[in-house]
Amino acid sequence: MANPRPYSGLIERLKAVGLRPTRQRLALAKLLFGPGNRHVSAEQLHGEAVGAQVRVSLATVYNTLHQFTAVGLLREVVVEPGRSYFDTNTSHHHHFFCEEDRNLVDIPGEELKVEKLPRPPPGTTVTEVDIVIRVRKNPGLEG
Amino acid sequence: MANPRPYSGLIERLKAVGLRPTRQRLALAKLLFGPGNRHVSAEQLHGEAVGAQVRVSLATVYNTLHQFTAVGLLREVVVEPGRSYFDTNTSHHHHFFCEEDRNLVDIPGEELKVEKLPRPPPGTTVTEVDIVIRVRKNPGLEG
DNA sequence: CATTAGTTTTAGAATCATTCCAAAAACATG
DNA sequence: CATGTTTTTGGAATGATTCTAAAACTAATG
Repeated sequence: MANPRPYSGLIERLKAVGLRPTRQRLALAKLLFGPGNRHVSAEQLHGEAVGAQVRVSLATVYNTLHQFTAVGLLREVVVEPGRSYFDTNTSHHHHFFCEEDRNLVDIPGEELKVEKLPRPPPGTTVTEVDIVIRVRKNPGLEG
Repeated sequence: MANPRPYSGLIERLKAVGLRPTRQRLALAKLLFGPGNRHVSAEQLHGEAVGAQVRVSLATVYNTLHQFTAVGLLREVVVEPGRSYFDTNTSHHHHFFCEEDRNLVDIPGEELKVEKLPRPPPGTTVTEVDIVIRVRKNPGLEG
């Protein structure tokens, strides 16, 4: 029983947020919103698209990632200078990040709670709380 | 009573961490480690140095910031894609960040605590926990 | 189906922060 | 002051991202 509708839901999903379901947006959405959550960079996603025979320019990948982020389909994650990651998991959660292999791992919201948030600076309102737990690979145990 | 020793302590401080107290390192240290904590970008610090009649190249500012960070005199803060900030406060603490005006504000360690850290992914060890509380300026009250 | 208006995509140039490089300058030591 | 090492430097190189103006596409209309 292969899925008879390769874009099932995606067209609706795009329309619902006011984005035309163009060929490239659909293809990118399909790559992004498959099973499981993902953390991708623009360059990475572009590579996947090209690999999957989808003709799409890097500029469009950037545009699309930002549009998806703007409408809440994606969440941008900043953990390294110079590169942005986009997370398909838009629920409240945090991240482990390993600088050595640039690996991002979700931390389910419940596993980490903040005790009493401090009051934000006068004249401002909190929009988001981002927690990044940086990790290092343990010294190899080989041998 | 103007301070009779404009570089008091700084020379020692640099020597203590194994860095030669060169003219440019001293000048940058003086700008960085004056009273109060600071959050600066490389471009910014370079601008200040030039403004203060200190002849130093941007490349040296980058080198110096990284060297200072490596020896623990500074802490690098990543909150925006594309730009790095360096924090003169190296103690454990977190940040408020306003994207609108790119303003970073320290949150003293005590004012924010994390309840039960989740276990890091297998084979890794936690090196740091970075919390960024993003804020937005409240709608203006003028009028 | 042709026209038109608005949207999207695109290649390539431009930008921006940062890093790299190889040569020049500054230093430390003998 | 001769020598070997460390720093600094300007400018080129890099890498991610954004911009731009033109081409391709879409939707709506008559």
